[in-house]
Amino acid sequence: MSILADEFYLRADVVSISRELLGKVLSTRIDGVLTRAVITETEAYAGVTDKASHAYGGKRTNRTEPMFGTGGIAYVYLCYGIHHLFNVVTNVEGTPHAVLIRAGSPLEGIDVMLERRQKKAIDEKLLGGPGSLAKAMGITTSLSGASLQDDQVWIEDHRIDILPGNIIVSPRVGIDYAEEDVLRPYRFRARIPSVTN
DNA sequence: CGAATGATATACT
DNA sequence: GTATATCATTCGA
Repeated sequence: MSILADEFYLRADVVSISRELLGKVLSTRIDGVLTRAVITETEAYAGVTDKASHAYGGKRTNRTEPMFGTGGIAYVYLCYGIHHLFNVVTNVEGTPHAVLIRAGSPLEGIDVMLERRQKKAIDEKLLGGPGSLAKAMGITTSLSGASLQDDQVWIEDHRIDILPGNIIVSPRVGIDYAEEDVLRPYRFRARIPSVTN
């Protein structure tokens, strides 16, 4: 088991990073409480050339500022006034690429996740969407800009192998405003969320 | 299927 | 400074 280093995030190909994050373990420590989940779904957002990205055309605002920072930090924002969405910033400073973590499979701190989600039992909805995942793991906008080498949120490699045949590639969802970029095959799902310790 | 719900961007005064 | 439209969604009917 090892923590993904800055070099992992600093690479240029956000689509490859997005695919490689499948099977990695997202960990958070919020108020001293540890939770872990295996990442099973991601989406790539390719910066200034991608109409689905908040940073399309180099639009730089207070909210999107972390995306323009160096690879290896978090970008969290509030969507629909209700949901916190967690992204990993990639590429070098000034190139606003990011990977949205869309779904996971619970690994550690499950009782805490259930409590945060007000649920009694694990089901596919516990971490089954970007808003749900962030809520279960205690992620809020206050983590936006935080380093993934810090002790609040980080990603580990548990050597969980996702075979290429078990990766489903498809267009992204919820971005109908993105015109021709709607169809970019930037969504990656692991068919079998292997959760064996 | 449709309401919920609030920060944020943008366009005004 | 104030107004208004817009969301990288979820949940319950």
